[in-house]
Amino acid sequence: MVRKPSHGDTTSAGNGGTEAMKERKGLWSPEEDERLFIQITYHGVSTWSSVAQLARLRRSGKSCRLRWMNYLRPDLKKEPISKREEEIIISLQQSIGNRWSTIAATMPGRTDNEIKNYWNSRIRKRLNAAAKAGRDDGASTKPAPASEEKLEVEATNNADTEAGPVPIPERFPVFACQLIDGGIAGGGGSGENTPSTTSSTQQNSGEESEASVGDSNMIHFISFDDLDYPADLLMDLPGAMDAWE
DNA sequence: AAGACACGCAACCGCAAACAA
DNA sequence: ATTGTTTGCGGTTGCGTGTCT
Repeated sequence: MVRKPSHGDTTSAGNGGTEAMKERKGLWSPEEDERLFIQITYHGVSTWSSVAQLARLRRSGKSCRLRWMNYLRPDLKKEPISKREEEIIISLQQSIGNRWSTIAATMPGRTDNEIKNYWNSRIRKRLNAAAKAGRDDGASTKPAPASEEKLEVEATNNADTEAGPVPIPERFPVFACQLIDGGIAGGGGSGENTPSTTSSTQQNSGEESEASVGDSNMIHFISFDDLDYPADLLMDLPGAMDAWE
């Protein structure tokens, strides 16, 4: 479901010319994720463009911000949007419109992008179909109110709500999965550090990340969101909390 | 088995607001 | 007050994957 990294440029392997200084676009490689994650985790964010520079990423600050906000932030929820959350989205969208960031702010762990995608790909379609059906019945042309929609939502979305116990969530940085999966702690991801448990996350095509976070604290930090690590564990990691300002 | 189509998601783009110099 | 920079937001696109025919 997730695209393989096309790694928009052909310069990544360090052919040090001016091309190498060009800004990268396209999907993020695990190595870039790692750099960004470590940079923000240990040093926080002054400005996003400085983050990009300090992490030696050939990305715009804007791109770094987006990647962090939508994917790398450890406080993101990894499970699918629940029925309850969907009801909230529908109800808020009807009352305030497409203000996705506002809607996201009411739903901890969800991003505006995620909600927007969810709306565009699923809910809107269903509402339109419902509205059309309503018109065909000679009913009002307005979209069905949230309360009515709930019934349909319930009927169509039950499968989404029961996310089984997934050891490593689908949406989780590959390098983090590698660490958790026994990669770094046992001497780094050398050899075949199979990202098998991350099947649908970004597979790096050949340029395997080194996962060279030489600090086992990182393992705890990266995984705290899913494994219910106590928050005070983070306090043991100097500078770790700077990122959350 | 193969091609067409639909779906879901990551990321880009353009714009506007906020802020700094 | 003006100009330049950064950040945040919403709309949109591109593309990998799953499903259907």
